[in-house]
Amino acid sequence: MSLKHGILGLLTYKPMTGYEMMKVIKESLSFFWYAQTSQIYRELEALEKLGRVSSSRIIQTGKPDKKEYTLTAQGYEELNRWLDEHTALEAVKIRDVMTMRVFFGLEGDESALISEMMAYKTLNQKFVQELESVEQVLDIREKMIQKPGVKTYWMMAMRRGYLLAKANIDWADECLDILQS
Amino acid sequence: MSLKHGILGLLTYKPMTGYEMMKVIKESLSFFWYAQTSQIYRELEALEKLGRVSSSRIIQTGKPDKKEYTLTAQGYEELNRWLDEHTALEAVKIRDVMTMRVFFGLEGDESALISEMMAYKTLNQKFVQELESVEQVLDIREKMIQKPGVKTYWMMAMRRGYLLAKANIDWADECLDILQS
DNA sequence: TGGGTCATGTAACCTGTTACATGATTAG
DNA sequence: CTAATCATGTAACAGGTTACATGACCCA
Repeated sequence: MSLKHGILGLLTYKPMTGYEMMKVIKESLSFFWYAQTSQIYRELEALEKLGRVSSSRIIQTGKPDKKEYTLTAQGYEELNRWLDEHTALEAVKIRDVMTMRVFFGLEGDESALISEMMAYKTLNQKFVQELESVEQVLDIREKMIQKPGVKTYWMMAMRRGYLLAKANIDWADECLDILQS
Repeated sequence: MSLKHGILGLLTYKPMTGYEMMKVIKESLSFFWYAQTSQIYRELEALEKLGRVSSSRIIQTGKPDKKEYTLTAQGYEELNRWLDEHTALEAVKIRDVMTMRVFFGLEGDESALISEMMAYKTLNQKFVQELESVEQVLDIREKMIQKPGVKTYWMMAMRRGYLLAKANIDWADECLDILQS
C-alpha cells in the first residue's frame, strides 16, 4: 500500500543504505513507484522503530559514513503478509493528472493542451526505447543478487511499464488527431 | 495537481453540493480520480477560505439542508492557470500497487498472486464493458450541462480509461501465461 | 574553481485514508 | 420493517511534497 512495502521488498535483495535505495528506485522502480529521498529516509526510520528493519553504521574513509539497513524476520513476515493480501481492488484507486487535464480541457487553452500532449507522447516514447534494451541489464542484476527466478518477476513488471507506455502513446495520437483537426 | 482542481473543474459545469460531487466522481471520474466524501468536504471548505468557491445554504422540505458551491472568478482563474501549466511531466509520478506486487512476487505465494491477477483481469474486463456503452450517456449529460463541445474532451478522457484497461487485460494474460506454466 | 557524486537528514506543509456520527425520508 | 438515499461533517492518522542544510571528495 505504500513505500514501506517497496523498501522491505528491496531489502530482500541485499542490505542497503537509503541513498542506494534512492538510486535503485530512480533507475529501476520509478515506472511503478516514484519516491523522494526525504521520504525514503523517513520511512526507514519508521520501519526501524517498528522493528521491520535494523541498521548499522559503516565508517568509510574518504567518504561520509553510511547507515546500512537489513531486513529483520519481522520485516520479512510483514512483507509476506502484504504480498498475499488482495492488491487487485486497491489497484482501482487511480489518480491520473493527464486524464484530468484532458477531461476539463474545454476550459483551458487548446494549444497548451496540444503541446502538453506532444511532450507526453515524447516522454512515453523515450521510456519505451529504454525498456526495449533492458533485458540484458536484468540478467546481470539477477546474478548479482543471487535470487534465481527473480528475473521472471522483474520482466513481468517491466512488461507492464511497456504496455502502459504503448497505450499512452496510442492515446496521445488519438487525442492529437482530434485536437488538430 | 490534486482534488482541488478536479472540484473547480466540476463547478464549471454547474453549482453543486459536496454530495453531488461525490456521486459525479464515483460515476464518471473514478477511472482517473478517486476520492472519499470526507476529503471532498474538507477541500471544499479550504477552497472557500481561499475564495475560489462560494457557498449558499439551501433549505429543503422533507430533506436535509444542503450547501451549494459556486465557482468564483478567482476559482476560474486558478483552474485556468492549472490547466495551462505543464501536466506531462507530473504524469510520470506513478504509483502502481499491482506492478509492485508482481515485482516482488518471488517472495510471496504464487497461487495468491495468480488469483489476484485473475481478479484484476475481471475488474478490468467489467470496466471495459461499462465504457463500451457510455457514449449515449455522455450525449445526455452534454445537453444537461449546456457546454457545446465538452463531449469531445470527455470522450478523449474516456478513451484513456479504455486503452489502459485493455492494456491491463493484456498484461494480466501475459502474466497468467507465465505463472501457470 | 565549479559541478557532480556520495551521504544524511529536518521542518513545515499538503493530500489522502479510516473510522465514526447523525438523522429524516422513501421505496420495496 | 429495513435498507437505501439524501446530506453533512469531525478527528486522528498515514503518506507524499517542497524547500532547505551540510560537507567532503573527485574530475575536468
